[in-house]
Amino acid sequence: MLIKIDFNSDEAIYMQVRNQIIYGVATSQIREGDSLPSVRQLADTIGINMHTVNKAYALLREEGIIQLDRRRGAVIAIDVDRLQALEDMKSQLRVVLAKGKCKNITKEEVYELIDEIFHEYC
Amino acid sequence: MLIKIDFNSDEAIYMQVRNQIIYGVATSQIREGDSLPSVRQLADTIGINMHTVNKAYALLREEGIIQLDRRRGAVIAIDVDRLQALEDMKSQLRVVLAKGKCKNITKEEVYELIDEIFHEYC
DNA sequence: GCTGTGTTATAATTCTTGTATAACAAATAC
DNA sequence: GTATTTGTTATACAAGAATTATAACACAGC
Repeated sequence: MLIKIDFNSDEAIYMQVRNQIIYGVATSQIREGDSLPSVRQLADTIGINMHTVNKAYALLREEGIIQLDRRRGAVIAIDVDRLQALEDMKSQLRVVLAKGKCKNITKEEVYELIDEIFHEYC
Repeated sequence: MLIKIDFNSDEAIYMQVRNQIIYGVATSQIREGDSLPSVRQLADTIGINMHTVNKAYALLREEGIIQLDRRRGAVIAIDVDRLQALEDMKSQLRVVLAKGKCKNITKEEVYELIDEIFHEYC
């Protein structure tokens, strides 16, 4: 799984790493039980500092996406707290949809976008 | 329209202001043509610096939500660039839904959340 | 013993955020 | 006219976040 960083983005590097790993899991490029590269290895591959990767991994652990183990490194291990996940998603959607509402984007158009994105999860 | 800032939030103040104004437009608490308080006035009301409000307003202008006019101040004026708006929303949704997918949230559950949020737009 | 894990500590640098003053040009109110 | 109110811009400063850089630690595997 390839991770590509846009250094001109206004999004923090560790956030880009985090997002791409989550997207990788969602699209089944990485699966439960798979190992991620070690913090040093991934940092080296991308060309960033170890601590930046460590921050991304720490966030992913906090979000219940991976487990960190001194033996096996970082392993995909989803901790499904549905209520929390739904609540998180709702507050995030509220911001995204509000702007869409301002731009006269209808519920049906949002549905369509959702369908398109879910189609990416093969 | 009341704007409330959580100073303990990890979300930047200018972002909270921006989000609440967008939510206000989405929920018709403010409408096209309405004036927002001046940067100084709003800053004074909230108890923050003028420049922080200015940053929120500048962002809202860049996003095509308001127009800034020396005569009338900040006025709600939606510039509907549908293609841009849909594209923006899609890339934001991609991040939000990916995490949901990791947590086994189904498309139908997302639909339900969308419905609930659109219900807030009376 | 050596290497590779995550983890922690410390420091320096750069960027962002927020505050504080100040001034400017254009429009409005009187 | 004068005074006030707009957004706008410039500058400086402080605080915090993000990133880099070194270094060391504890644990597991070989």
